[in-house]
Amino acid sequence: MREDDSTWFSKWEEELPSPEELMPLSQTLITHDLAVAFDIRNPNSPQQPPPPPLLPLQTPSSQPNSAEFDSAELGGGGGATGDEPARTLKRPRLVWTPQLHKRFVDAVAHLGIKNAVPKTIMQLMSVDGLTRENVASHLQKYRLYLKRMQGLSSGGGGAGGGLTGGGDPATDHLFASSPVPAHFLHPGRANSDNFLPFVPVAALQQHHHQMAAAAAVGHQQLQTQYRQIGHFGSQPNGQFEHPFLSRQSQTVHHRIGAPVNNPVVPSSYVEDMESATAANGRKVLTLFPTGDD
DNA sequence: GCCGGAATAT
DNA sequence: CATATTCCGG
Repeated sequence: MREDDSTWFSKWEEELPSPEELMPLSQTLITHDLAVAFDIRNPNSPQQPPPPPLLPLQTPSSQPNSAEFDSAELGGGGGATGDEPARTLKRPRLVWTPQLHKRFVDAVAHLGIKNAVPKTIMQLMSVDGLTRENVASHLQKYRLYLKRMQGLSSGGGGAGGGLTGGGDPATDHLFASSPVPAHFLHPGRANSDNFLPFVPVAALQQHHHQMAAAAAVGHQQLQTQYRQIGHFGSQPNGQFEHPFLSRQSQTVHHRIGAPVNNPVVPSSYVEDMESATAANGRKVLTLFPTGDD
């Protein structure tokens, strides 16, 4: 399904720089839809809408090479401009991208199973727009995954390796892409590395969040864009994000018919993860809020 | 009432 | 199948 035609980006380019949409990143990150829904797209309205639901998640591209972008469904050529009232505001489905998941895992890892509860995780992740529900749901699945793995690979410890021991089918998908800390698999077991010295959960402040998140993630290759998979039908209106940061792409697409290299990504997410667990290089526990991946 | 966790729904 | 939403204890 990643077979994007080349049409999309043509269109994309055209619709891309929407002045109005681009600008209002002044302070409140409000999604286009939200704004529309609130009918507050008129510069005349001095009124500042409450910043409740915003969903600027960080969904970096898989690789620096492959340029992919959000599939923002415009008005379908019809009314790009808002029209869909859709009073019923709904957040777009959260797309647990490998990166996001990694943050999740990191958070859980550094929290310890005990403290790894949705709220805490959510806070630690510092991903704005992330809700407790999101995390809870994901956590649920994650636990399931862990459980599964425990039973299957006992000593194998699919953790470190990218490919989990037992040769897990696609079942792991996303999960397999993140290094699972061993301690997870067996709570009361080998404690080769059960160190959780700090976990200053006390830092549960919710003060500098979006900024922190942005900063943390925005360190590396932050491509603030998330794409909503073409699931038309479900969502009355396409939800886009707004470029709350410079969305500069590499502009590497030379698909003018020069298939030099660049094997089109098979599809889906790439399972690229560099294991820093090098031979002699001792892997430093990845700090939690690192946008490293 | 809030929160966490599983169950259920989309 | 992946998330979301609902339901049920604490």
